[in-house]
Amino acid sequence: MASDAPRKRAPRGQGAALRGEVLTAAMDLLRETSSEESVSLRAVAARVGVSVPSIYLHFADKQALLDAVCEEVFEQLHRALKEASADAPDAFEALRQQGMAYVRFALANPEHYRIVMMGSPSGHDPADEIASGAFGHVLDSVTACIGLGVLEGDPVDLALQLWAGVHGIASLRIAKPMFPWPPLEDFFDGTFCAVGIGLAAQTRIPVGLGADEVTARLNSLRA
Amino acid sequence: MASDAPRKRAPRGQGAALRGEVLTAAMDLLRETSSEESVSLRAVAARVGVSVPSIYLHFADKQALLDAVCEEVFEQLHRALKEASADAPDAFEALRQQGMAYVRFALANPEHYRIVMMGSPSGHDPADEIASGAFGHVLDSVTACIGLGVLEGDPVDLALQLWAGVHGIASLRIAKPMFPWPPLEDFFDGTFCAVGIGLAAQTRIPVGLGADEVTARLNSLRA
DNA sequence: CTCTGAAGTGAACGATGTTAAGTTAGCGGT
DNA sequence: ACCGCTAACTTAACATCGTTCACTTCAGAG
Repeated sequence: MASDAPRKRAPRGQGAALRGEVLTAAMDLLRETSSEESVSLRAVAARVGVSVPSIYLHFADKQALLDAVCEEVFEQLHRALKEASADAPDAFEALRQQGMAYVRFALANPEHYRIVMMGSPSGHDPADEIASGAFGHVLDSVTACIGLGVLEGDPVDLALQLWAGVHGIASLRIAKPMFPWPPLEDFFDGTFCAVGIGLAAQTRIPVGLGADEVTARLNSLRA
Repeated sequence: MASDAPRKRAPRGQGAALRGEVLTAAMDLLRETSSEESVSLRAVAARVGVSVPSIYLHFADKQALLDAVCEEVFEQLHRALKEASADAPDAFEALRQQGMAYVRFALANPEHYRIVMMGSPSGHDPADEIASGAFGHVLDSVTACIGLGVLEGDPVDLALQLWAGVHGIASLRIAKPMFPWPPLEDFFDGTFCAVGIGLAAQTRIPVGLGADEVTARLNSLRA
């Protein structure tokens, strides 16, 4: 599959065409191998049929290329989250559907998700912008839920908690796939409802309560 | 800081002494730089005052060295989780203290946590064993909670949900530290109580309920 | 003192990201 | 038709990395 096509030079004004070819080659490579480190500049260059330094004509370094790849792919998440909240009958359902779309996307694009959301925080600003975008969706839906009266409290805090929840599901399943995970949708819905209910309850179990009291309080919630 | 001490050769039976020196050098380097990639074999060897291939006398490859480092550090997590559940007055409190100890450990050792819990799942068995150990603690405490009557259901499922929850908090704060995170302990306790309450409630919000019905159900839970 | 085997080295290989300097060729101008 | 400019690309090299192989050194039993 290592194409030996030498690729014709682009015409005069079309130098930017190479950028697209490099980008799609890198995207394909990352999708095929699902491994960041096997997306080497040499592998990308070979697939495009071009020499390695040509990549530097359009991307500052390897990180910039990977960022561009992830940005492209996360565009799908952006769309999925928008659709999910658009199609939902109410704000709570919107939140649920967004959460589901989020974990589905993460598990469908595990290596992309890993690069953007589970990588070292050192510099690497574009990843943070992508993350901010995703967080923004959650924040909007949480705000809508507060407006609807189904949630109460600081929207940013609530959104961070929900985001941490869905991210926990997604990232742990990506990193530890051999654990006995239940089917994704059911597992997500269970956690989502639990967190939703728990956040709506707007109360905490104080420390130092006796075991009996804790049990009694929690039992009183049972359906 | 690149030690130029040539290090004396170990006496006859003490070849294994080098293993320890390499291990602590790697641990120090990882802690100091908080960056996996700057722990190169050459840097480790230089710090010990030994040549690079000597490392291979005691570690199969770089991954094995990093695994050993993480295993060593995660021993602290093991102890912290054991203490947390030992000191707690009841099973629910044990679970809470374990969760708190877990996120505290993760944020105190971010790069170690990243390597073990947020890395690519490819091979790398030792990381999975470490993860299994941590999961085992959660599972034990969940089982105790079920025995105490404060939780109900499949212990493995419940433990996975709780684990995903604490991992979500820890890993997202590690990967995206510039988000407006509230103070750790308070944030954790909020999420923990929410999840605890939600799981104890043992019910789900069905899809297709109207917004009013959802609001009414959740409102009925408020303190 | 010798000689053996444990303890450690030197030099090299192939792969990687990155840079500097050079080459090729599309295309408007004459 | 042919210049010549410059956009588009290449060749060659560098530094660094993990890893391997053949080689050396030296502590200490005999």
